[in-house]
Amino acid sequence: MGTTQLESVPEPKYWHLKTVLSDALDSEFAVGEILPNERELAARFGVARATLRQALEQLELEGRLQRRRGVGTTVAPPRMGVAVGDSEHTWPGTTADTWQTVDADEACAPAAVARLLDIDPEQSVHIVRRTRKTRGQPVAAELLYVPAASVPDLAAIDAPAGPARARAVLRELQRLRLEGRDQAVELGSARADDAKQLDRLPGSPVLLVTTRYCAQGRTAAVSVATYRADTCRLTFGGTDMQLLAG
Amino acid sequence: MGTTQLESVPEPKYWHLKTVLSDALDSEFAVGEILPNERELAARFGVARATLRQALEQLELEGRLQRRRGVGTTVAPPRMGVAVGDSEHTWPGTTADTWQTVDADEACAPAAVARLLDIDPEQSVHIVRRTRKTRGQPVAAELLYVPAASVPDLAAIDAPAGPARARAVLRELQRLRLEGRDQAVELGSARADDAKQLDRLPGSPVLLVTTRYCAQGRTAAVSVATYRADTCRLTFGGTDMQLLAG
DNA sequence: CAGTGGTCTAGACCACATA
DNA sequence: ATGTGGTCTAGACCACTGT
Repeated sequence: MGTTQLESVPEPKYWHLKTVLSDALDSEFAVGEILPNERELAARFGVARATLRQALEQLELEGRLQRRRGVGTTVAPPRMGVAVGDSEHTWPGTTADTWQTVDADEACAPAAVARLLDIDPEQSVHIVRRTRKTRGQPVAAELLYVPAASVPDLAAIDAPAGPARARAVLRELQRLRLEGRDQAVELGSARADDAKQLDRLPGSPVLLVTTRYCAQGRTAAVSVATYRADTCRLTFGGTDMQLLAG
Repeated sequence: MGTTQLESVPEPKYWHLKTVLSDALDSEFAVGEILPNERELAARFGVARATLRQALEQLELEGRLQRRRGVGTTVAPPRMGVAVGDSEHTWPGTTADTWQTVDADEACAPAAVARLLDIDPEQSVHIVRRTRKTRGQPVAAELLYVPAASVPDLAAIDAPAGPARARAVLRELQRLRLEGRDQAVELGSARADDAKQLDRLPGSPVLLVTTRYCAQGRTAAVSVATYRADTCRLTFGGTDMQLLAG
């Protein structure tokens, strides 16, 4: 008897669930609206809560949902376009409108950063912390690594570690002529301290943007910026960003 | 009695597990080496398999591990640097070294793409499929959307839908003078068909790169490329990419 | 075939936010 | 105090890959 292949490729439940929920979000929910809680949704779809959660996690990863412990699950607004690759030739600190300097101190750079800076991993560098906000929401936390050699005129202790020191480092850095810049984007998970600044749980998916600033034929500074992957779409270059930056 | 705060912030098990495993990967394992299976690892650390899996998932997200069903979990090599934002002024198809044209047909573009192209969502466009390989490994799957208006000299059916048609569309596109380009990067999850091309499971985290090509004051084409987030670090611009592209 | 990772269940308890 | 999402368990079965 010719058995026709039924369900030869059974789709996982959570995958099917995800598409069902996704369609429902498009048609039946408004941005900001809160969904029924997980236990009720699981019951309504006849699956275990863990399975339902697997679907919700995917939708959150795609920026469709926002979940907050103790509060609930809400429909997320479309991702914000965040300019990252514009103004090819500016030092950090030049465009202060979106970035906010937090503080600075001196410590060793991580091995990967030391390699980019081409310095001894044991050597301590200036580390400037900054935060980026867009429309009131924190979107990125940045660590800017500046070797002492890049800011020779900075009196070592002319300001105590803190905001004043941070501004001094940025000011000195801007006296160099910027010769070029390159960037890389990769997926990461938020470290505990970054997570706190971004108002997310540790381990949340983030986009890591590594920027290398070149001057005097050397790498003068390296920045590692941690962007919330759920709420941000990083935009690069171009003359006219209106459409993508919406 | 002054109770000193012990464990006032109990770290989740999977988080602690992740750091332990991460350190072990650095010190005790070589790239490509296979780890003990999940059941044994869970037993060894005294946790449920689900908890162990949560730690492994994070490490895979960060590109430290590679897991394949039926095979096992192996230590992943460092991420590949994949140039995405170089050659600011080239049409797709010009640099054929890494991209491989698959085929083409005609269909409606997704709503988001139609908006970028500034065309009626019902209008059908050319869709060219391409694949990108680096060091033998598939790293990206691309859909290139080209409205008929951008390639007016293309005889509609001068080639049947397929590779020949794809090459014809690219050839015609390159006759236009490219005036600019902008790009955006965001996190997504692999659609079923992309997942197959990328040799991953559906839903795997991917980096979506949306490129808008401008010519004659209009958006002449839009490309949506799906990059494997686990194996790729996307690199942008700059004069000298050696260090970051390693 | 045996062994692997992937999916799913039905429960339990915890941390957090809010009223 | 209540209700939310986050963590964790101990099992089960499935899909896939190799031999």
